[in-house]
Amino acid sequence: MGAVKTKRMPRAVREQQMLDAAVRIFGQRGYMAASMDDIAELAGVSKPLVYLYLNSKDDLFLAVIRREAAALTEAVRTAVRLDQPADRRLWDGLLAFFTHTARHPDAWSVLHLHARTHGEPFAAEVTAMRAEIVTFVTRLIAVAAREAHRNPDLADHEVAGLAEALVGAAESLAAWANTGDGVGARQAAATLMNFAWAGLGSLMAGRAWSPPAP
Amino acid sequence: MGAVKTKRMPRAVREQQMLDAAVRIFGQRGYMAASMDDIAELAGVSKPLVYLYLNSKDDLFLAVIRREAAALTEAVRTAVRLDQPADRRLWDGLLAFFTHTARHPDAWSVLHLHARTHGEPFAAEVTAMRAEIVTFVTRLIAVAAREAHRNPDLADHEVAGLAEALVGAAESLAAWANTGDGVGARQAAATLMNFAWAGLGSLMAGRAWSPPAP
Amino acid sequence: MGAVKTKRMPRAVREQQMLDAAVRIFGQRGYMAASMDDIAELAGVSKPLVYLYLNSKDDLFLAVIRREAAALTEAVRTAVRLDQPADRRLWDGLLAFFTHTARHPDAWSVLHLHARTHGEPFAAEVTAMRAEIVTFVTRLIAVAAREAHRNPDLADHEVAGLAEALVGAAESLAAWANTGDGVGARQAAATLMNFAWAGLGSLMAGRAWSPPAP
Amino acid sequence: MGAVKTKRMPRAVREQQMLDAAVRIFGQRGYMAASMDDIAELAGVSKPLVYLYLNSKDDLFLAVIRREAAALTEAVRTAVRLDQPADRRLWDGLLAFFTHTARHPDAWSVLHLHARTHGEPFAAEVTAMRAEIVTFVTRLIAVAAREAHRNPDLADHEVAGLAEALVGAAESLAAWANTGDGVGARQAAATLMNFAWAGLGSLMAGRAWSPPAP
DNA sequence: AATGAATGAGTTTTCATTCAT
DNA sequence: GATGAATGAAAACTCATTCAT
Repeated sequence: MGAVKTKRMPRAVREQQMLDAAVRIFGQRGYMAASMDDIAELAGVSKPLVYLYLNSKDDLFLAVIRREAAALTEAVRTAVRLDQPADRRLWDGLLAFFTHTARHPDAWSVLHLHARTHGEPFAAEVTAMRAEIVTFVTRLIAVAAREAHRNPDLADHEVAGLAEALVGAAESLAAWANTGDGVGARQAAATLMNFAWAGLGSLMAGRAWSPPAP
Repeated sequence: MGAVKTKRMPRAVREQQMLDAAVRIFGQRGYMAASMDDIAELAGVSKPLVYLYLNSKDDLFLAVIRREAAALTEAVRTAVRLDQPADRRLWDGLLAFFTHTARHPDAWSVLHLHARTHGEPFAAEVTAMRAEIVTFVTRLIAVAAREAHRNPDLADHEVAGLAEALVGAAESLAAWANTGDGVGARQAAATLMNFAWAGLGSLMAGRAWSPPAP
Repeated sequence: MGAVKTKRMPRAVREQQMLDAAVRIFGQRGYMAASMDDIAELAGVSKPLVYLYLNSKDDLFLAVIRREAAALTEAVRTAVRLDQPADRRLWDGLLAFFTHTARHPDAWSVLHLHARTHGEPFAAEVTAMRAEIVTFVTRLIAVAAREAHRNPDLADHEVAGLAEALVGAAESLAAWANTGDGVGARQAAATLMNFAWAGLGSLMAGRAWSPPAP
Repeated sequence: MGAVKTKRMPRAVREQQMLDAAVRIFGQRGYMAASMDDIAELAGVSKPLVYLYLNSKDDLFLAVIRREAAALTEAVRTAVRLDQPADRRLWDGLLAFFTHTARHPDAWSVLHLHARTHGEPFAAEVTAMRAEIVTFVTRLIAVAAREAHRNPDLADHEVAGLAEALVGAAESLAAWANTGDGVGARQAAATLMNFAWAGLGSLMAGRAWSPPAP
């Protein structure tokens, strides 16, 4: 299953092989349960080489997180075209997100589950990625609100709340979308688009639900 | 912080102390990184006693999951009073959920992060709890729809979709509600109530967003 | 399986129950693999009581060895009647030996396997029992030689050699006799009687095989 | 006494050192009482290396049994020269057996005591070795009977009985031969040769001892 | 560019044994 | 006469990490 054992590859290539192996092992077993032995074996190299190129288990984990976080944001970014209306941009982004996470489940495991589970140098990396996405979504919603309803005066924190909930739901639904029984990326994206639009509509209509006194 | 080292306690008491300690250690470090040594020390007992009462690390983890899952569902259940209108019941449930997770962050970590991350005997327990909550929310929403809009003919799967997204968002937001900078349980609950009400409104109005052709 | 849990037995009775349990556990698992927990449970008492009556694992093991060694030699001794001719006495002794070991396989395991396997306070006890039996057999053979062949001038060390080999073979054959497929005590005893008689015959006839020069 | 701590040996060499150490520790203490720590220390390496090369305590024990069983049968096999008469061959085999067991008492302990005491994967290995030796002896005796007495019509099962008892006695006498007080391999072998010859003689003469009615 | 050899420190788990009642 | 509560010490096994080549 591991990369074919080819000798004397240039460093850059070997490093990617190691990261590939690490994504799989970390994603499937988690940080603690993953062993450097297994990663080296799956990568088709000896353990000292892994250490030579990637220094330590922590550094390797961090490298994996960074590579996969970049890949995910990149996938979303390139899916969104500026010349499209805001709702279409949000749709394209969501679809790209669910498609990417479905195609790279181990990477998504690492980012969503294991990196956050494992304390500080790592969680921060994912938090940054998440913040980037939340900001992106927040802006899209604001723009969409203006385009669709010609009503620009939504309170920032209300939009932010919607974005936060939307992203949170998306994260939760990524797993659900992958269950294999016909859910899939498109359906997950459609579900979320409807919620986004519904949330937006009620926000603009002032139909908010008001909590009872404490 | 560890329990005061008191000698010769009855078994039932000691067991709870051990579970308390285990929740903290498991919640903060995860299953793999948690060591039985640390749990025993925090509980103020020797390791053999932990094994005598709780058998193994796996059994201990399971006991923790069960106790905390029961506590969480219990907290939600007792917060909801049957003599209230459905929207109030949903609000009370959400508030109880966010309050409980905020008050027991380690327990929430165990349930939401670590138990699901750690494979089969454990994940199933949480899945069961989640299913119970999703069912509960689904019913509430259906009732609320009838009460508020006198329109009983919403498709079941649409309501279920709303409930699923709502619970998913709630799970993600539990962490966000705890960030300490003024978010809090009430605000998280309010955000989600609006989400729910908006979704309900657009669902009933048939204002769904339709995805572009693939 | 263990003794029925009856309360407040006189000490002597309880002690025998403990020894009974210990024989089974030691015999089936060996000294090291046997746990005081298991013995106490099988005996139907609490562990502290075992310690109160028998002091320590070592002492318990020793007590078992002594009781069972005594039982075995006693069985052989009472089977042999002084008013019989020597060959009959040897036969009766062998038969008693094989019958007893077949009826008490755990006890025989303890004596033959585990006690010898486990170093000094224990091995000595069995060595003593064995010496007693070898002496007994040696005398019988000498007497039998005189009776049967009227030739008293056999070298002591030759008779001793025969006895040693005979007892050794008996020990080896005790296991073989218990294989269940029709071997049984009588057949083992018969096989050995023949060897004893054959050895005796050749000894007396001077038909010894002489080894080549080293 | 432990192997001198030399660094960076090729794997094959280290493995033999580990097996050497294991033979000593297992032989003197038995399987359960032997600790991997002690074996590693005696071998002059760290415990992880023992596990790296030999996997587990069970595997190590099995490797020891196999190596020593092979060594013992090999010693007997090479001692026996086909151009010799059968009685000489039997003598040479017995002598080799007692010499080898005397020279490698720990190995003999492992094979005779501990391996058989310790249940199934292990006992089978020794049973196989024993069967090989019994067959070998059976054949030798049959040939010897023909050569020495020109009487080929001995019942197979009688010869087999003689062989069985002979090997059983040999096993028991291996310990006795090592007591140091002048017994030694030659004397043990001589005793058994006489036994064999006597048995053979009485077998051929039909001088069996007949047991009394039950 | 790459690896076979090696280990310190830690993990879960078990056990004989005692104390207080 | 009897036990529930408790532990020190050690066992098997694993792992991230380095050294010498």
